[in-house]
Amino acid sequence: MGNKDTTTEQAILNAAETVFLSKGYAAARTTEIARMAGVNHAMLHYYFRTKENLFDTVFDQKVELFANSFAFILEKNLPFLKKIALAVETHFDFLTSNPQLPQFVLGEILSNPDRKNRLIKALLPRIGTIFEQWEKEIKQEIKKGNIAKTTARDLVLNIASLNVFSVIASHIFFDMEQKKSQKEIHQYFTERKKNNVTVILKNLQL
Amino acid sequence: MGNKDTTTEQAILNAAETVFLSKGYAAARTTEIARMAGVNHAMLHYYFRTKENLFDTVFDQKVELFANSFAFILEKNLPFLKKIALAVETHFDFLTSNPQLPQFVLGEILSNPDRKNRLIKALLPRIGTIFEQWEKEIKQEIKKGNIAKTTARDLVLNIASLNVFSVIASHIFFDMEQKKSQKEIHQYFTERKKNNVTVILKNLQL
DNA sequence: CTTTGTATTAACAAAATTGTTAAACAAAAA
DNA sequence: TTTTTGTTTAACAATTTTGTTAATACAAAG
Repeated sequence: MGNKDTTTEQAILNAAETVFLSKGYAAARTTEIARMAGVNHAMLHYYFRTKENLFDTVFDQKVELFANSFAFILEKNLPFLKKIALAVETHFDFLTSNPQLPQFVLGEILSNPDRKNRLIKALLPRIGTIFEQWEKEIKQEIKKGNIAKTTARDLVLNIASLNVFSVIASHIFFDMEQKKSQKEIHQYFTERKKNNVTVILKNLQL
Repeated sequence: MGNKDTTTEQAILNAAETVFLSKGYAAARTTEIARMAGVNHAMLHYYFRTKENLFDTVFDQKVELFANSFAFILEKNLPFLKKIALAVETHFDFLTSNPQLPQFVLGEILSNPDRKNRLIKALLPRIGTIFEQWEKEIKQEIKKGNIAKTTARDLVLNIASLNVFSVIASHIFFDMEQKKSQKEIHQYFTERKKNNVTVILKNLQL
């Protein structure tokens, strides 16, 4: 055979990603995925055996992406507050580029303990590292009298709260697919991004 | 007929609420609901005709509850900042008393445009009123030089972000049903509530 | 005590959904 | 060319899930 524009397996994966991300596992239909991929639905079972298998392939990748977005990088050679501001913005931009991600991941762990554990497993090492790194810097800055008293956990949770909810709320206020609302959406995101940075920085002020 | 401890219809509704809230519409099974209610599963169709009908009964009630939680009440006869602090706390307490609510409501609107519209329809009048009321007071306070420049929308979104995400995150970090983690959960909520109030107030400081 | 309407049950039907298989097919290897 | 290997298809099977119905019980009204 060789390589078509996209291989059958890849076409199925792409379609699966689209369908699972927009409907979630339980509401997704394997036949719809196959139809969208333009292949006989037996192929789906040929390559992935079960719906759950196919889902896990997508889910694990998305969990990885989601968890990784919380591994905020603190740029060296920047004043502390600039670092934080940059981290907030980077995280915000990532989420707006992947607007379905939070609802998808958080929705799937709702009832399924196994998926929840997979998220935790992906999340803990990242957050753990962040907490340790930040905690050190934060304590120094507090001691130097540069910022108000806080903890790495609260700071990370605050950033996550503001950024994640900003994209979730956008789904309520706008029709994300609609071409004509793109301008409004863009403006909303611009304003929210600015707001979130401000809130985080102000909270660190003495 | 007579009235048992709970009528059949009510037993079904109670079970439906439990199952739908924990699994969502698509993953829920009508037979499971019937079993949990302790009735023959034909009764479910007898009283509610379809799964969707039953779901809508639950969903609409929960949407009402969720939407209403954003109709923050500003207590008269309190300084502005005290009002805001109280609103944040009240909202936070409501959410921790209904910890499954946000994920349930937000999860269900993910793919279903009709449900999304029902949420918006419930949300708009509340939020609209709030925006108007708050906007006035906020403008006054800004003019008086009491608070920093902001908008009602940003303020409401910030409160919603911090509070909603606090309960969503609790599902990741803790096993909410587990008896033994109750103490940790309580402490987490106490800390988060305090943090959220602080963040909101600090952001209003000049 | 008969009638009437509602509630309940078990068994069944219909539909939807996932998963399987045997046979056809195509490409590469021998 | 023939064989072999992996891919694809259509048809089918199995299961799950929702929904229906006919028979029955049962209480209240007349």
